[in-house]
Amino acid sequence: MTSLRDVAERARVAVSTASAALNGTRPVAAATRRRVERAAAELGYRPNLLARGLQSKRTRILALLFPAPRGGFGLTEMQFATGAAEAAGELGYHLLLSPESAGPIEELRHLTGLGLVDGVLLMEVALDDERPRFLAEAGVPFAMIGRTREPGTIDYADIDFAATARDAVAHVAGLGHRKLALFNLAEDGHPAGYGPAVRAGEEFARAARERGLAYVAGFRPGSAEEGGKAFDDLLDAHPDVTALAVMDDRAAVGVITAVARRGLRIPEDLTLLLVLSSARVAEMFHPRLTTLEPPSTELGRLGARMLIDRLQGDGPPRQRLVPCRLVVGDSSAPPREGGGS
Amino acid sequence: MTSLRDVAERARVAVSTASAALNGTRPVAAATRRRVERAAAELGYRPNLLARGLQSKRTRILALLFPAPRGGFGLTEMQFATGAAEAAGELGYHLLLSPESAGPIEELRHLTGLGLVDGVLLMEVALDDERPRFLAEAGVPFAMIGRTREPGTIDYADIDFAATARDAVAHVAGLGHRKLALFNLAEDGHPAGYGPAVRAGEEFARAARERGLAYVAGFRPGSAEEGGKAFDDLLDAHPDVTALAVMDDRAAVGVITAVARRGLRIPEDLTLLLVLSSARVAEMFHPRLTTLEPPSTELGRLGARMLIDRLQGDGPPRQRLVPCRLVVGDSSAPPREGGGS
DNA sequence: CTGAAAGCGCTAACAC
DNA sequence: GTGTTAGCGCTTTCAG
Repeated sequence: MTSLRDVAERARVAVSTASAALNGTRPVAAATRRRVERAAAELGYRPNLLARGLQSKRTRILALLFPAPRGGFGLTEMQFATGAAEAAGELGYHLLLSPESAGPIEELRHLTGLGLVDGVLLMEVALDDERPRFLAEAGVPFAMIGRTREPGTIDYADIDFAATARDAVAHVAGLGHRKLALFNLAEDGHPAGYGPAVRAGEEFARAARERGLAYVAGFRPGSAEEGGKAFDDLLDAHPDVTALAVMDDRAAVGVITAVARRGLRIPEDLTLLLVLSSARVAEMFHPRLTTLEPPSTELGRLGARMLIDRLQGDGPPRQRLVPCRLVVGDSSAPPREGGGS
Repeated sequence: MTSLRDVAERARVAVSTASAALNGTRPVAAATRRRVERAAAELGYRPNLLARGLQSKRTRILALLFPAPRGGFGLTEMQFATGAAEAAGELGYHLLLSPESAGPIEELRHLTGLGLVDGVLLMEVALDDERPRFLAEAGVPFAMIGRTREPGTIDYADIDFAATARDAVAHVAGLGHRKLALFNLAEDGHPAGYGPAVRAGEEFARAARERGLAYVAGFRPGSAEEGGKAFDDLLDAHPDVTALAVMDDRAAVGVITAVARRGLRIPEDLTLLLVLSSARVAEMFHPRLTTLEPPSTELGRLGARMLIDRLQGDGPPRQRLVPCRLVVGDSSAPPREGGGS
C-alpha cells in the first residue's frame, strides 16, 4: 500500500506539501505540484479514505437506508439504489446499502454513530415518517426519495403526482372518455400513509375534477384475485366507466382477466393504464399497456446529488418533483360510441 | 461524538483498558469490564469505524461490484444486493454498492486502493471473467455470485444448474412429455460467455439425454417479438415438441402470444416453463406459469457469508450450489394424446 | 511557497 | 490486570 509519505519522498517534498499539491488545499508552486503528481502517478498512489476521513470528518460515503422488502421488491426500489450509486460514484462518493433490519430508528442510531457516513438517503418515506425527525435532531445531513406530508425545508426528490395525474387524465380525456376509475395501491405491502398512494389518490381526484371527468376511487386491490374482484365490483356499481388506471401490476393482471371473462376487450371496451410500473412490466402484458412510468433511476440520482450538494455547501432546500413518463401502449383507445360497456 | 476517551474517563480506566474491555482483546477484570460497559452504555458510545479501520486494517466493509445494467435490470440482481446486505449486516459488516461505471478492472483498482473495503463480492460473473484474476493477484479477498469456467479454489455461490435442469426435465417427463425445447438467454443483454446461459444450456441437454427425452435447443430470443418468431420456427421444424422451457421473461410473452395466434392453448397443447425468473413475474402471466425460480436472495446471503468467513479465517474453498425452486403453476399438463400439436 | 509538528480515535506492543 | 506509548495515513495549523 503506497502512502502519501512514499509520494512525498519520491517527489522530495514534505508530506504536507504533497497533500496540498494533490488536493489543491493551499497554493503550491506549479513545478512542485507537477513533481508530486508525477510521483503519485508513478507509484499508483491512492489516498487512504479512512485516514482522510478520520482527520477531516468526511468520508464521502452515503448510506441508502433500505427498508425490509414487504411484499417482495420491485424494480423501482432497485433503480433508486442503482441511480443513487451511480450519481454518487460520478461525484466521488460511495453508497452504502443499509438494510433496516432492526427497525429504522435503531438502525439509524447505529449507523450514524459510527462516523462512517456523511449523510443518509431515505427511501419509502411515509407521510408521517419518524426518520427525518430523528436525523434532523441528530444533526445528520439527509435527503429523501419521496417526502413526508410537510417536508418543510428538507431536501427531497419525489414523483410529481399532480403532473402525473394531469397527464394521465389528459390522456384519457383526450381520447374522449367521460368517466375514469383509479385502483390505488393496497394498504398492506406498504407503510401506512404511504406517500405515493395518498398523493396519487388526491391528485387523480383533483385532475379529474378540473378536467370535468367523472371519477371513481376507493378500490385498492393488491393481488390478481383482488384486482379481478375489484373490477367486477366496479362495473357493477359504475357500468359507465370506460377508463381505468391501476397502480399495482398484479392487480392489473386480475383486471385483464376479469375483462376477458366478461367478454370485453382492451382497448375497445376499456382503456387501461398502468401507473407507477415500469415499461418493462408493461411489455409483459397483452395488449402492451399504456404506462405512467416512474422516474426511479432519476429520483435515485437526484437524491444522491442533492445530498452531496448539501454536504458541500449550504443553501436553500433542494426539492425536486419529477413527473412519470407517459408511455402510450395498445391499451388506450377512444371509448365505444355511447360509452359504457 | 462521544469517543473511547470519554468512556475511559468516566470508567476511570486507561483508554487501552476500555478498548480491551469492549473488544475482549485481552483479559480484563470482571469488575472493570462492567464499569467500562456501563460507562459506554450511559454515554451511548459507538466506536469510530474509521479510526478502528485505520489501525486494524479492517473496515468490516464489503463491496458489491455492480455491473452497469444492460437490458434493464431484473429483480434477481436486486435480490443479490439485498440478500448480501442483510447477511453482512447480521454479521456486523456493511455493504458498499459499487457500480462498474468505468470498466470493471479500473473500478476495482480504484476501489481496492482506497483501503475502504475488506473484500469484494462479484456478480454477473462471466465464464472467462477477468476480475477474479485481478483480485487474486492484487491479494484482495473476494467471493463470487456465479462462477467462472474453472473456479478452482475461489469461493462462490451459484445456481445448481444440473439439479435445476434435472428437476425441470423430471417435471415434464413425469407429465408424459417426450420432447422438450429450451429457449436460452439471448446473447446480447449479457456478458459474452454468461455462465447461466452456458451452464443451463449444457445441463438441460444432459438432463434430457439422461432421461431419454428428445431435446431441441439453439433458439435464443431476447424479446417478445423474437420469442414469438422463435416459437413459430420451433414448431415448423419440430411439430412434435410439447414442452418448452424459456429463460427470458420477455421471450415468454412472445411465446404465449404466438401460441394463441396458432390457435393453441397452454397447457393443453404446450407445457411452458419459465426458467430463472421470479414467481412474482410468473404471476403476471395467464395461465400462471410454472417457474424455476432462482434462489437469488439466498445466493446474495451466501456470497456475503462466505466472504466474511474467508476474511475471518482461512480454510478450504467455500463453494455452494443452490438449485432453483420449482413452482408448479397452471402452464404444466400432460401432453395431448398422440403428442404434437 | 514549503516544512515540521500535532492530532483525528482507535488498537497493539510494551512496561509496570 | 492495567497504564503508557507509539503509531495507522492523512489534514491542518503554525513557523519559517
